[in-house]
Amino acid sequence: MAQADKLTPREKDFSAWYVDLVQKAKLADYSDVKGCMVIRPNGYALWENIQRVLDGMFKETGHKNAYFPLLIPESYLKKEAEHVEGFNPQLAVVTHAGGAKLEEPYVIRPTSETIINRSFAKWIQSYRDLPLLINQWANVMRWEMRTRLFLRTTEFLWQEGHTCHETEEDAEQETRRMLEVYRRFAEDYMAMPVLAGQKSESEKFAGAVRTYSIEAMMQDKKALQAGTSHNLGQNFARAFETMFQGRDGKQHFVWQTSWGVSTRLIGGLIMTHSDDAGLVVPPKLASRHGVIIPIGRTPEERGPVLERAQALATDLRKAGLGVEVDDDDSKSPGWKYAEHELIGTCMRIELGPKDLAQNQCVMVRRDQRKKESVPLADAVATAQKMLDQMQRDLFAKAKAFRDSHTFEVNSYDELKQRADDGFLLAHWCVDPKCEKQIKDDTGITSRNRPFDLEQSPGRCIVCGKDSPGRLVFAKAY
RNA sequence: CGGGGCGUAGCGCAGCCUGGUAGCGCGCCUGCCUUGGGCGCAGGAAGUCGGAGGUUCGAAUCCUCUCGCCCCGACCA
Repeated sequence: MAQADKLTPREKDFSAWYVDLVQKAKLADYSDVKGCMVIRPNGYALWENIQRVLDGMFKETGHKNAYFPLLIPESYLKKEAEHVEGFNPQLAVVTHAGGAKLEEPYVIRPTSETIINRSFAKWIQSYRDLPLLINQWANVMRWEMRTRLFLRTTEFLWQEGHTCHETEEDAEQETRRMLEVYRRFAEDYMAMPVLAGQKSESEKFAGAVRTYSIEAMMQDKKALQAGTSHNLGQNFARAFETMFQGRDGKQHFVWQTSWGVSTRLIGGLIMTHSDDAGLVVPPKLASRHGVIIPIGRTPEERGPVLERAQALATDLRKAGLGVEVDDDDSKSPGWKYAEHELIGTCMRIELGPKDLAQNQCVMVRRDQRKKESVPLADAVATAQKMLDQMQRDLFAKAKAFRDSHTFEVNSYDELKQRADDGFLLAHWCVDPKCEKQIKDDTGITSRNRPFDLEQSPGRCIVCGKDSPGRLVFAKAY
């Protein structure tokens, strides 16, 4: 039975490992609805922590939460040409309600630019109403051919920020500001290093002028788009006549942005840090920081051990850590070790009669799994130190992995050869045709043009024409 | 939509070819015993065999239709 609960090793089959982990760590289940998943308490707790932190960041940047309808009149979507073209194949449409065919079908929102603009157009009259900074936490639906738990499901949870500005510059600044919030969140909380940069024309959001993204590398060297931020220009403003009277007394269209991250982040979290024993969660996003596993053969041994364990748990909780005592005596300590490694408890504390005799306990960090004896008097301080260090180590490890799998490639042959090696930095002439050819030939796509990459002109890797700089190319989720 | 796979107890599967009392492992419940890396023993509960139709004395098994899900491709956060 020990074998039965083990995950498929990453080396053997990364995607089987991922599916095993998601289900066995009780993060999510398949549901009876095609393409839709059930997010279980363990998985939802991660989402709640992500929400809590991000929501705080949005409040700090002055955004306010609101909620708009799930159903959008079909005609709204059609108002912005590129937008409807981009989303049409992915729409679920409600045609009947109340026992009758609807006059006009509703689409289930794939994103909310259109219906939100309907409101914005009513709310905004003057430049004094700007900037308008709104965020919505919601579910959206995009019909997918192929689904993958957390990474791509037909229904998913996300936040979508929508803002209106007086000038083009303000909108651009907002787009970049929120991308930076995402970058900070990914790196500081998820311990997931990302490349922030600009998407190519063909990879940008349907209806945007410019799209920026943060891109992370998973342990299988594939890229995950972890967040996007769009400068919408006046595209939606024109379609919905979202206008304001400017300082010059004339009517102007507002300049807009939108930006979002989704439950996909949970998939990124898993594929960045977890191992063959199970889930690894960065302490800053964990609810379950520690578990104390009491050990004892007889009631005489167990009594004092349990008492000490409870006292220790109380101390750790006072220090702000999520800590439980696993006192279920129908399970052996070994079983509990394996179980807590599987579900991603950040650290475990073993406490038995031998430890009590020496006034110590044994602490084990989830990411390293090395036993360390710690005097009980230092337990709280040591636990905090270990968790801090774990947070830093996870980021450093992920960054080292990404950096050692990032390469400059200078010929098309080299790019083809290295297609599975990770992030490839290559010159590209900005012609979508060359980008398309790379995709058709190798299956890899352009991720973004990283801001932090020092750029110098060169020659397009496909056609040899002038290139303004390098893009990151990679196989992507 | 093309190719492949699978629907039998909560989960994982066997049984189907060659029709005849629906099984195994894990989990679950009860009791005992154990506890420093997924303990052991005994007893127990639990199944419209995805659905519909057909063949047959008799169908999980054979035939027809159908529904669903998963994997691989085209599309995508």
